[in-house]
Formats: sequence, C-alpha cells, structure tokens
Amino acid sequence: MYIVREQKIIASPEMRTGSEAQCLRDVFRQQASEHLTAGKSLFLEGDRAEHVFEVVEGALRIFKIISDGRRVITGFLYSGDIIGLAVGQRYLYSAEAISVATVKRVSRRRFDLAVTDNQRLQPEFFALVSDEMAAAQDQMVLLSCKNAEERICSFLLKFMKHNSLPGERRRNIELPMCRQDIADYLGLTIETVSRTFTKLIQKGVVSIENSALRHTIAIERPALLARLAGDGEEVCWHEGLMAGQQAGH
Amino acid sequence: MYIVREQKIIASPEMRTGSEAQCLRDVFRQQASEHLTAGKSLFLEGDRAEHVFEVVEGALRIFKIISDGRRVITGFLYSGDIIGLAVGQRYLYSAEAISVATVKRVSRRRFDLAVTDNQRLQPEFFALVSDEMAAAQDQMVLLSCKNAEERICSFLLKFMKHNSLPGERRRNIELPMCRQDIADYLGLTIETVSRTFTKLIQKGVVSIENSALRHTIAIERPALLARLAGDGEEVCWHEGLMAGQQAGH
DNA sequence: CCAGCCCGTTACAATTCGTCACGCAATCGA
DNA sequence: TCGATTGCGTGACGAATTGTAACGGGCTGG
Repeated sequence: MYIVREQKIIASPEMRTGSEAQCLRDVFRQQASEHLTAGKSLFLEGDRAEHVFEVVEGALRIFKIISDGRRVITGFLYSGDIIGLAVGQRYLYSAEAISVATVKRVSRRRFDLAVTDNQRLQPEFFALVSDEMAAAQDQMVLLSCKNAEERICSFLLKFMKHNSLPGERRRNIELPMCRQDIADYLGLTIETVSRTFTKLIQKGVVSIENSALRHTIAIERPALLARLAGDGEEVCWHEGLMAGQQAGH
Repeated sequence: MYIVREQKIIASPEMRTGSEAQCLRDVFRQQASEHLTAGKSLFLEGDRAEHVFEVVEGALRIFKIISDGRRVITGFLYSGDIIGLAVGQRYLYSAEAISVATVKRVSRRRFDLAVTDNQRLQPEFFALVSDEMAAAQDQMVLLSCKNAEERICSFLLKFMKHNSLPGERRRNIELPMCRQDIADYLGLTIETVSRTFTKLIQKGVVSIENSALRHTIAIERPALLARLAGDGEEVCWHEGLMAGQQAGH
C-alpha cells in the first residue's frame, strides 16, 4: 500500500494529470465540450480506440451493423455515462448521437494514466466495467427469453431507473430515441414495438401524449409495468439451490 | 514510464506475489488442482466473488436462472480460460462443470494484487476483460438477429476457433455439452437444435458420429458452414459509412 | 396552402419457432 | 435380463412474431 503513495510522490508533474480527481468524471472536468447534432457519429466500430468520452447532455446509441445491413443497438447512453471503457485496441461498436448531445473527451492514454495513477479511481473504474458487463448479460437474458411485451416493459423500467434521480418519482418519461431504435435494441421490428405500445395503452399500463411524436410516455400503473417486465424481483439465491448439484434440466 | 520501473524496484518482497509471473496463467501455477465431476457447481450467481479460477481441463458453463425457472447460459469455458474477472462484489452468474473438469483458484485479493503489482500483466488482463465484453456483444447480435440455423452454425464455428490450436485443422469436434445446454445458450429449444442439426446433415454441412451420444461432429464443408453462420466476414468498416450522418434506417 | 416526406400505426398474410406427443437407442440398477 | 431412465430425433399443430402494404398525421419547403 505505501508503495502506491510512494509512486505519487515521485510522479512527475506532467504525469499527475488526474491526481486530484476525486471521481472519474473529474478527469473530464477541464475538457472542452463538444456538441453533436442528432445522428452525428462519435466513432465507428473498428476505429482505433483513442479517446474515452463522457456524455454531458443528451443521449447516444451504440450499435453494430451486421453483414446483411441490419443494425443491432447494444446500448443507450445518457448524461453522466462514460463511453469507450474496457475496449482493447479498437472500438467494439459505433456510437452516434440520438438527439443533440454534448460530450467531453480525453485521450485513452491520459484516462488510463489517471486511473492507474490514482488508486482512488480504480474501484469506480472497475465498477463501471462491471456495470457494463452486467448490462450486457441482462440484455442477453432479455433477448433469450422474453417476449415482446416483457421486452418493452423491461426497457421502460430500465429507462426510468437510469434517468430519474434517486427518490424522484416522475410519471412522465421522455424517450429520446425513435421506435426504430427501440426495435433494434430489443431485437424486435418497429411494427411489433408499435403494436406492443398499443397493447400496453389498452391495458392501462401507460399512456402516450399524442403531442409531438409519441415520445412522451406516462406510466399509469408502475407496479403492473414491473410485473409485466417479468424480472421476478431477481430471485432468491440463498436457498435450496446448493442442494441440487446435478445440473437441473 | 520510468515510474513504473521505479515502482518495481521499491516493491517490498511480500507484495511481489505475482512479480515473476510472465502471464496471467502464471499466477495460478503454484496452486493446487481441484477436480470437479460433471454437473458440479463452482459458484453461484450472487455469491461473494472471492476467487478467480483458471480452467485447467474440461469445460464449464456459466448461466443465470430467471424467475420462471428457465436457464440462460451466457457462455462456455474451456481449458485455459479464466473465470471471475471484472466482477464487482458478487458473481454475476453461476458456474458449473459440464464434463469432469480441473480448475485452479486464487483469491481475488491475490489476483488483483498480482495484476496491479505487475505492469506486465495489465495488458493481458484488459485484453481478457475486453474479450469477455466482445463475446457478450457477439452473443447479443446472435440473439437479436440470427435464425436457428445461423445460431447453430455460429456456435460450431466459435467452438472450432476456440478449441483448436492455431493452424490446426481438425474436421472432428467433440462437443462436451448436451443439446439442452446448446439450446439454453442459443436461445432455442432443444427440439429446434435437434431439427437444425438434422437439416445441416441433410445439406451435407456436417455429419454426426452415430456412436456414443451424438457429441462428435465432423465438419464436412467448413466454407459453407461459415457462410450459413451469416457473419459476413465482419464487414467493411472503412468505406462509405462516414458519409451518412443521419442514422440510416 | 398544398405536396411530399418522415414517422408511427394498423390490418392481414406468411413464416418461424415453440409446444406437445411419441419413438428410438443407450445406459443404469436391480 | 428386464424395466426405468436419460438424451436425442421427429412430426403435427398452434401461437407469436415478422413481413408487407396501406393509412394517417404532423412538419417542411416551395
């Protein structure tokens, strides 16, 4: 442990870029804001991963294009999120602004130095990577098992959790992405997304402002929404399971 | 850079646990082998993540159980793979031996120390995390878009790549997992897996040893298999795409 | 003001995949 | 040796999702 402190002491000034940072976002504090218009690309899958980005405002989608031209959206990012973590030499996906958005960037070199240099940041860094991995696995579960309704409900729930301050209970949510984005994210077609929204409205789970372009959703019955998402409150891990050794089929 | 070397020089002996390690697997070298019988659990989702494991021999599956009792296999691990990386406080999934298997373990504390202590290991560590992330994303693409045949073909291809030495060109592969495992991994039912194998045999893509229990697959037409997997040789990133800013739909 | 476009919605037909039921072969245990 | 069990394959059927096509309602720009 003392070695770490030693390292800080002998660190030369120009290496100390991130030393005062209390959290990862502080690494971006001094950086200039960059503004993106809707649809503007931030980087492409396969590009050399030379920067890490923080979303200051707006929303982005990250996606892959597969051989037949279809698009798979692997995630959405909102203000406060960080993009470009834990990649190797090259970006694993493309990133684009959905709406107008503001980002800040630092070079990977500098970001990595800040993290390795400042022990305080490492837990936060690993937590972020871990969250990203957990999100990917949740998405695999969703795509493996859930039907259209469950997918839409899970999506709305996740959006609510992510985009509301702790304690805040807003009934209205404003989805920045269009139906096609939702479809490509959930492994559905745009028609199925539409139909499912209609069904949820008929069931009284949500309602949609017929203003603008159906991007404003009011959650009428949050409890029902959660039940329809089918996550079953994430199960009871610490009972019974230990007994059955032989992989239950 | 010189700071890194400095750090090594002043490192106290007891901190140098992993200092001589040339690669991550060396961290496990001194550890005792543990033997698992088929179906034996290594750890459960939600357990405190106290160890990191290396698969010495055999195969394991990692999976989640969802609320309605179904199982989603998020990956298979073979000899040489490392399990338990990049998790937070708790394991994100359960791990079980498929066949008899041998593993080694080190405590997370020791593993993390070895990695932070020895700069040489960090690139390999990040590469592993990155691979895991890339695999998760590929799986999302598979589950989002691919039909049964493409899924099976992708699965066989990936298995071949992973379980053959570079340059080696074996036609016969021995799948350690049963049909149900494949189904739960690919988001299909066991019947669809069966039917799809039959179709692939009829097309002359593969053949199955009718010995034992259909676990030995001979790849008759590798090129066709690759084409049917539909990965389209991972596309052409550096042309055209830059032009279309407005998210193509 | 109207035409044209984009996005979302709806209806209907087509297809894929899941469900259910059963047959077959190999293995296990008494 | 026999019956029970397990894992896999197959066929018929139905449900859920997809594809196709047409429609509507706001914007935009002439």
